[in-house]
Amino acid sequence: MTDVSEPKWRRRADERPDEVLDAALQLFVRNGFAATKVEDIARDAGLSKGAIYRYFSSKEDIFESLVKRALTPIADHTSIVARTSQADPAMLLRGVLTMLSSRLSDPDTLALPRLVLMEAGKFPALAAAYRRQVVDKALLALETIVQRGVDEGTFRPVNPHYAVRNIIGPVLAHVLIGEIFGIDKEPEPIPAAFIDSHFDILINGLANTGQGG
Amino acid sequence: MTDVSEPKWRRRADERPDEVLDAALQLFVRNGFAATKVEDIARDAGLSKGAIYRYFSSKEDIFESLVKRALTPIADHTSIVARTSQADPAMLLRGVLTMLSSRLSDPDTLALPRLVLMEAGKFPALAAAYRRQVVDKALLALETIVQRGVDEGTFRPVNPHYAVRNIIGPVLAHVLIGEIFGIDKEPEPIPAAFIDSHFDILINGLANTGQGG
Amino acid sequence: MTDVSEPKWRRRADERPDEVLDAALQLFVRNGFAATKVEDIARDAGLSKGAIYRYFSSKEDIFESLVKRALTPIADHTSIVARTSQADPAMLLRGVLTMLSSRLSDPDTLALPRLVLMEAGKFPALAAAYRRQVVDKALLALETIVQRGVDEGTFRPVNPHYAVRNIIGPVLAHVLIGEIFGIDKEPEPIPAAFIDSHFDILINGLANTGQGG
Amino acid sequence: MTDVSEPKWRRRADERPDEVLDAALQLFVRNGFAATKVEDIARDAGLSKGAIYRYFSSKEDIFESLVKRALTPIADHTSIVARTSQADPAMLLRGVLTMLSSRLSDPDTLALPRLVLMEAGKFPALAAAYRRQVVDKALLALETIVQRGVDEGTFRPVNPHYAVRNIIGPVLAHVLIGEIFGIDKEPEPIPAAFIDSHFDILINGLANTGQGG
DNA sequence: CATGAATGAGCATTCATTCAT
DNA sequence: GATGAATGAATGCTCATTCAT
Repeated sequence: MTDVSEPKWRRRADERPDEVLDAALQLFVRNGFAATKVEDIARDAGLSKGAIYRYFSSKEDIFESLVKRALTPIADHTSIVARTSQADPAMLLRGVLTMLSSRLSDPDTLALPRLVLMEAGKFPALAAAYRRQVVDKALLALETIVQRGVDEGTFRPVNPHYAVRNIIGPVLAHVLIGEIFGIDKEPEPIPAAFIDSHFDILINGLANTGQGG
Repeated sequence: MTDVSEPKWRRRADERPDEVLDAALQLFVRNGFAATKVEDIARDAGLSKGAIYRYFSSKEDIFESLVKRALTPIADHTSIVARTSQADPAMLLRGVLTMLSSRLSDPDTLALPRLVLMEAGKFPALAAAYRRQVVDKALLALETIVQRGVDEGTFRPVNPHYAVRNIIGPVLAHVLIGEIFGIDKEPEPIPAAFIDSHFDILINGLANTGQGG
Repeated sequence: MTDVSEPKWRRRADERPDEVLDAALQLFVRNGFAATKVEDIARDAGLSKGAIYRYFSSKEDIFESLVKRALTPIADHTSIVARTSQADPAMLLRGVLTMLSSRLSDPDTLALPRLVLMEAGKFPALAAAYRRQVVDKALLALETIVQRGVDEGTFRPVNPHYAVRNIIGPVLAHVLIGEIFGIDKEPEPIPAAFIDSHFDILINGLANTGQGG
Repeated sequence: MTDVSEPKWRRRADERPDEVLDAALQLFVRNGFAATKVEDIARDAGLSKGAIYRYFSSKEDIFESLVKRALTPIADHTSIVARTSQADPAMLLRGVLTMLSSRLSDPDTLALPRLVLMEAGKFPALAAAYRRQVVDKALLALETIVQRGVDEGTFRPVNPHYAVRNIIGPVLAHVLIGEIFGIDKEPEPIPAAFIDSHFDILINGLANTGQGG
């Protein structure tokens, strides 16, 4: 993970913080914030305990930086919608599910939301920030897609705000059941058959067939 | 791993152990296991720090007892199925959703699953036990219902194992979005309109209308 | 110092704080606040590191309590003046010098003023409190005595505010020269010959002989 | 104990070491030795942390060099006496008081004695050296002046060793009261009125008027 | 039995000192 | 030489657990 052949340290103050955050994220997720020792983070990041404090002022600062780092690159809701405004809503949802499925199959991607979830009680402000800048934006983008489907008549007149929960919920449930409650097992990718099944049920539930509902 | 022969989490007819567990659960959920002090549990339970150790051998023992206490009263899968084997699967699902909705609106009911979720990394054996004895049984019961709908022709030939995620997922998503990421706010009951919406989409998605997806 | 024959601990929570303060005072004076380890205070006070924190919330709290403990029993200026308002001012000063001499010969009495002096830079508020409640009161009492001497014609019309420095200054100088700069040596009591000499010069300097000045 | 053969506190013709000592003195006085960080000294001296160690082997070395630097320029007792052996002892004392008053009004002059005082417990050898080479010489010079006054009949037959405490003590007391206990306030110069008052009382106390105490 | 004083291992954080660059 | 990243010993403080009373 860390190249050992090099001299004891290089002038790479700019890469260190990210390495620390990577190590911290893994440990925080595995053991929780309180049970993670700064020294362990340091060891996993390949530096000494004291060096951590050159980059972060405290263990809490590491946690906050972790969340902030995840907040920055989040695509804006409007940009998502712009990219998708022409496509068929059903196909868009299909794409969203596939993307969700692959993202959530990746333990590294899953790690931060899990961490925020785990420590929400201790860091409500950070959890709120995460919710606002990540969760709400994603939900809003999905709502917009559903709304367009309704407007175009492809979908029945469902409440888009609620309907997004039918889109992401089954995937979330699958992940929670399979990974969080079975955390000791190697994470398995989400099977395509499940995504097919979910999409099938979902799209039948949403589709405007001229009779249902 | 899990000693079933001796219910040590209830070794006295006393009320004390249960009061300790109740207090501990609240604190564990609010602050996490590591950040909860035994002294705080004692205070909230109305006894002295030392007295805790008369009932529990360690803080971990409190956590384990907490999970084990929740494991006992879970109805067996077969009993659920027996109770429900005559009813219309769609109506059964409607009932399940209503029940889920009210149970998950109750912070006290939600507390233990949240705790297990939060501390799964630290207590994988307990998380696995919880999953096996609670989660898997509930899922299996739902699967059975769906399977019966398929068998009876009410539902399209979906995969029941996956379909259960479409049943509970949206409710789970609603709770996660609303409560866990907004932990500082007073928990709001799950609105009936959402359950209606979810059931509407779900049942349309499952229903065998003669045309399918 | 601490009776070792007794059981490991007794229920004497009320005596502990004073023992801790006594130990802390010695160490603070010898090594300074920053260089004194809480563990050393604990050892000298005959208890464990952790037990310190049952009585004091931090090392700073120990310091503050030390100063506050010294502030309480300080005799009020008015009470001093009342007790002395009838006596001959010269004899009163003689008495003050004798008292000062014996008090300042006692390392335990000297310890706190020295500590406050040493740490005044780090704890200006405490130093100010000490000054207000101890130093200023003592100075004012002396001023009152001098003023009375002037009023009664025994002393020449000196400025009492300044004159008090001629009273305490030489004793202070003696102590500073002898003890603070020779801290490693056993402290010697202030010799009576010095007090005699000082009083002789002082009283001749103050006396209204009808010619001097 | 004190290596006199090699002035290591000035091992370079450079200005650097002196700048380091100047910066260190300010910080040591303000915060104490233990609470002063080498990095702060470096910043205030305008060089890097590592560079400090080119001039000084440790933080203690800086402290020692500080004291030693102050020891060198002290005029010898004999030279002082030589310079003053012809003048009137009373006038000499007046001059000494004026000089003392202006020197002690200067925070920079006061800094080192205060530092030695503060850290005497931690550096007894240095405090002793300071006492021997600075304090004792000054006291001896004063004693010689007083002795001459006694020999010439201007002063009463006081003990010169003790009498010096009557000379410097009041000024010391004034400074201690005003500056050390009021360290947060801007230092005020010693008022001439106080020096006048002190000299008036002192000289009346010493003067041989033909009647004595 | 209950209490809470006491313990001491454990951890976050600091900072003098070193040394690769 | 100079720099400042890195180290790691040191230390304040916490808290699960024990046990004298």
